[in-house]
Amino acid sequence: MTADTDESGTAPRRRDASATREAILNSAVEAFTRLGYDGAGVREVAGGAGVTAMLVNRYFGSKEQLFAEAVDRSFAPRTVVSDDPSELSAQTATTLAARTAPDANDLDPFLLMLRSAANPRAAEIIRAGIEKHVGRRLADTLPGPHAAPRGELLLALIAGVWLMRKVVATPALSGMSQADLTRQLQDLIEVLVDTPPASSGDDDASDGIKSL
Amino acid sequence: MTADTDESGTAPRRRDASATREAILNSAVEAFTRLGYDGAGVREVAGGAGVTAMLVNRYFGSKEQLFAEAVDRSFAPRTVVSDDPSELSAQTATTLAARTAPDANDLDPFLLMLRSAANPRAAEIIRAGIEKHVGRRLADTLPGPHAAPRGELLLALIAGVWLMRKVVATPALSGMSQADLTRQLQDLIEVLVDTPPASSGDDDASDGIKSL
DNA sequence: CTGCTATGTCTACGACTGTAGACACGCTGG
DNA sequence: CCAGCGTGTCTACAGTCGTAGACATAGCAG
Repeated sequence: MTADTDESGTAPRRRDASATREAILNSAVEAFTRLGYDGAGVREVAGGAGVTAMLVNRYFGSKEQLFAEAVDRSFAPRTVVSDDPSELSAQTATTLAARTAPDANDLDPFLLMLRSAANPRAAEIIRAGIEKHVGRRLADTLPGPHAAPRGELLLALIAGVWLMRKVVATPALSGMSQADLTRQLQDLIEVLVDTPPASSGDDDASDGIKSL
Repeated sequence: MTADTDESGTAPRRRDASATREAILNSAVEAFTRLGYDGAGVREVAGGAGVTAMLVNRYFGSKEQLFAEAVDRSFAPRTVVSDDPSELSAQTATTLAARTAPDANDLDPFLLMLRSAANPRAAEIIRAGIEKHVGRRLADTLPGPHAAPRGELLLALIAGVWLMRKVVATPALSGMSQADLTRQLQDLIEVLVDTPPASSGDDDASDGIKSL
């Protein structure tokens, strides 16, 4: 009851380097996802981890390097889409509709991307993170030719839904019933998953590049 | 060849209030589209118009009000999608693929939105602009029920393509041939335009969670 | 117990931001 | 001609940003 300075509950930060580093990184993911790269200051990240701003730079070198590790952390563990092509459209549609629901507020890598991509340096880091974690796996999962661009088109659709539902918060899409949204999304994603009857099998006279 | 201070070509800014205001607004659209709301400073906008920063605030009150007018200007004249439902998918797909080509660099409202939406105040202004200019018209153009959410889903798809192709610049999608992209997009948009076999289609005016 | 080193904090700096008030100047009405 | 007013600029001020160097302290080795 006195001015006992130690905080009740958890640990008063028992000088553990790896634990502190972990706390900073978790706080960074949360702050960058919520505020974006430009909007989240190092003092904000540090405060979320219960340390001072300088310690952040001491552990991560700079804000940019911290962001790179946060992007890696945010994208790595997530299975953005199912690995099973047969259930990919249903699973992706359901998950996306659920996670973008008005009440849910997860820490999603798409949110981190959308709110940070305005900064060119951050955009480059994000692009590298996508290529490293989801790009290749998604291209391997999608059947048929042109898997890589089709996979990125799927990412574009997902990102757009996140943007309109949770960032810009357009009313009709935000208020869309989860079941209706799931159905619509599944119809859309199936177009991307099922190899379309692309007349591009014959080489048209487009700009030469057969695009692998 | 003398030190004639007046810039060649255009006018040496002949103290015309409306023309100056117009120059500031044009510079603001350009700067906000290129750098985003947080990234573009009033000094940058002012410099682009050949005036000082204070004049910007004199004409527009604050950076936020300037941004609101820039959003209005950026969204107003554009016909985001065709008004003709029968040609909507083809026209939208072609236009989107062309304007997001690697070499083209237009001032597109979607770019302005993507790079500014991280800021919550800017996001709200953008949402209002979308509702005012494109939302209603798009809902009127799309046939069938649930036109408003389907229209915003189309906007989400368009925004996602802009994001991945031009902001994050994912390589496979950025390098996708224009013809292939147009085809893929048209297939996708047609799913949104053609009234899907929505099993929940009977009831109207159900904002509630009625379905399922 | 004593001292050393890793761990964390404090103070501060230079740059940049949006914005306010005072000042200067060009154009137009007499 | 010249006075006035609208148009544009200058200086400045709080505030925040990322970051650097000096300082303090906790926890373990001896």
